[in-house]
Amino acid sequence: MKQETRKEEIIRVAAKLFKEKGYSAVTMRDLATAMGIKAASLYNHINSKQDILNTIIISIAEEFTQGMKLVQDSKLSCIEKLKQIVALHVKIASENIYGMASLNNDWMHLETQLNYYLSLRNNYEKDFLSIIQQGIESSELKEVNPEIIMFSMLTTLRSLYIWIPKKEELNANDLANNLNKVLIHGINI
Amino acid sequence: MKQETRKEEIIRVAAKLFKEKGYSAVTMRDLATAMGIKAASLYNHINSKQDILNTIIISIAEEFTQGMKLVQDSKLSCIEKLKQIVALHVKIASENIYGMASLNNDWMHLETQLNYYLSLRNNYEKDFLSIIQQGIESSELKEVNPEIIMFSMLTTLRSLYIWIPKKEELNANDLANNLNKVLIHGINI
DNA sequence: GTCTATAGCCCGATAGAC
DNA sequence: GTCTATCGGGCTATAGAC
Repeated sequence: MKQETRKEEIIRVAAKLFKEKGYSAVTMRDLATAMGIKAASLYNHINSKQDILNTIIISIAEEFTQGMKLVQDSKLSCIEKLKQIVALHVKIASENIYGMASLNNDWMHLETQLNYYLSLRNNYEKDFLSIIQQGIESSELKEVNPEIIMFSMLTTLRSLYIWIPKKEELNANDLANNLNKVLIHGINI
Repeated sequence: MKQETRKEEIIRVAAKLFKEKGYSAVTMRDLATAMGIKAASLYNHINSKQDILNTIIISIAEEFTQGMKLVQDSKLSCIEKLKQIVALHVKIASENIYGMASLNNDWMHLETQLNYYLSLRNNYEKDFLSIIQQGIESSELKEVNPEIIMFSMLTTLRSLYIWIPKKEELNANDLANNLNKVLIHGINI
């Protein structure tokens, strides 16, 4: 296990603060206090507050893009692909509780990397929608508005970070299995 | 139709700006510019920036509380109650696109009203969960972790404000019907 | 690698003229 | 009801000592 660098520690602590109050409401003095140093000392390790946000958001967004590519290249059925996507979100959210909050809530405060982030997100949603559309065409899925299916699944999966910390007794496998039931098979008898 | 007061206009424009960048990143100068006046002039109509946030969030939260009370007092089956809740969220989100963003993302910036908001939200979730638990006991719903069911439904419904503006061709009834299919009956054949 | 001090700017809010 | 002017303070970031 690689030792965490001071820079990595700053980014980890920043992500936690960003989750609580949002990027704009967290000051460099807040972050420094949480680190036990003075604000000026942060700049020995990072270039700017904006750079911290970039690092948090882009790394996770690229992780999702990579995961989606693996799912697409597989020869699985549509429903199996959707289950893989559920597992991907559970895995990333479990490992990046704090970062997921920034990804969801603070992406609009990106500056130089905003367009890159938006292109990653748009492509992800396009690929997700395409899997659902293929499932409807092949009669694996019901004929419901595919965008509503994607919206419902994706908002649930994107919000996992809010909910995972409250349910520590569920491991990733149990959580993914329960979500598959609810999201794919419905809740009524 | 009652004429909109200047104060109501300020709150409406503020909610729109809060949706784009979040409460903390919107300045009174931003708001004034959007209103076509100077920042100092805002204070002839409102007491503080914080008061604007209070008004936006608490009014919607109380609307949800009131709607949930009506559902609970009804003698409907569990599934019919859930459909009523879906309709409630579609209705409120359609009428308060911008306010819903503040409710979801900026509630933690409430000051004097924070505890009141949290009590409304906690009671809402408790009531929601109770309906689901009764549905499982009466065998209307599958035996899946009831909190996962609630989490999935509620995150989807709370995020409607993101998605409704992109799908203007769907009216509230169609949207509620499609959501009922996806959330309650599942997506697979 | 952390500190003190501070530059340069922006913040919410108020006073008082019109 | 809107304006100009401004207060008192907080913001990100830098300079330079240790």
